[in-house]
Amino acid sequence: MSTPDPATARPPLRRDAQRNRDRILEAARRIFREQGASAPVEEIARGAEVGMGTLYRHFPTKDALIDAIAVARFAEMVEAGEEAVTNDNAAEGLEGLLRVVLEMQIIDRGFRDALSAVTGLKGGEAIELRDQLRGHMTSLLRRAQAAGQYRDDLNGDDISALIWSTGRIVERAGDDAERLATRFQTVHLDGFRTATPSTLTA
Amino acid sequence: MSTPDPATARPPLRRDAQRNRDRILEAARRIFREQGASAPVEEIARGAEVGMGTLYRHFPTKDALIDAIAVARFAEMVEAGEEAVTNDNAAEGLEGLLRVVLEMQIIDRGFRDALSAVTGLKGGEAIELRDQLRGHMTSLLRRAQAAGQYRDDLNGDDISALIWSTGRIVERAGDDAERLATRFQTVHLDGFRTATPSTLTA
DNA sequence: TACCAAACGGAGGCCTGGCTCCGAATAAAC
DNA sequence: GTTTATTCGGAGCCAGGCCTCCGTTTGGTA
Repeated sequence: MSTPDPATARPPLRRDAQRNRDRILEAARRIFREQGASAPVEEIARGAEVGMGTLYRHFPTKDALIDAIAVARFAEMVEAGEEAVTNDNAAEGLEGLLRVVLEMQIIDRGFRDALSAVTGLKGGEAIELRDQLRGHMTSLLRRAQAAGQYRDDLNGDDISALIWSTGRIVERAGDDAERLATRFQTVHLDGFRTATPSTLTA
Repeated sequence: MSTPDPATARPPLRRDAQRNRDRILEAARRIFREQGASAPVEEIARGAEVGMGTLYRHFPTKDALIDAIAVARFAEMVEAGEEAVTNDNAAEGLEGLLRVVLEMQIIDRGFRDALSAVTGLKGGEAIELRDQLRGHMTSLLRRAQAAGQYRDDLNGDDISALIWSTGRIVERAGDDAERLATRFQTVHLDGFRTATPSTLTA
């Protein structure tokens, strides 16, 4: 995997090309973090002190650039997920992991957007990692249910819904997103714990 | 209020103008319901079989048109709110009301967008109605807390957050929005009921 | 019927944002 | 130092969407 496949291997980049590629990634990281995935591409080119043509030669499309940036963040989350599953207390592990993801959604608008993107990024590396993360969460959920910590009628979709909605809360909150989103997530997780689900369920 | 104020009173619309105004409103209702507030104005003009100029003479801005449509829906919701507050069981009243609002968010994309609009519609009539609705909900919440049905650390913002996030769930769900959003709302409301809030709250 | 204020309609202005094209500049090989 | 393939850069193209301008049409009235 890290061994260059001679069929795919490309000649090393020219020095200026490599330098520009790095500057583009650096600028994209910063600008997507601050402004989200809707930041204009031109802003990134300017931030990298590079022309549009240069940017588009390195990344053929805006989505490709977003994906390239998102991968690093998603990899961090997967790592956190791998650690979380080692927790003997499954509910604790899951809730800690959800907190890490929430924290990142607050810090990094680009991550929030990438995490929430239903469409786009199709077939990207980031999607694969996101699914791995989901896998870890689902496995924790199942264990928590088996241990009687969470009600039985929950599944992976309920976790996804929680993450998604928490992201939207952050989006709306501006300042004290931290407080509001944490509060929201906590209340919802209390709903997960309810021993006897509400009879109002349709 | 219904008596025409001579200072504000306008001469009655010419017959063609009145007809076109009605057609615009009708088309806008349909198209906003189906496509949401982001539907292009041109689509509405076409649907009403009217030129852009005509549309903009009747409604000076897209937001004004959205507001005009939203008012009717919001009024319905306020009415539902007035009925809900008569319920002796406050929690039941609130949850029924939330269900009505959710139902409307599923049926009408335009309503969902208007309800969720943080900015825009500034000073519009719709905003006033939305705040009335919030008032009813807050009063129900307080009563439910006094009756020991809901935990004490909740306030109107928690209701707003729930409505907002439910809307976002609907947005993402496509088909079976009904099922997913209902489920989500139910779980969250179970969190409202929790007697002893989670110790994981930061 | 003849007049004219009111209303009509849609082409076009303007802006934003993704993406492309191609002459100029330059790193690397000889 | 010359050559050449690679890379650079940014003006400009295109699409979508809000809104305006103004020549044309029409409803109401004398």
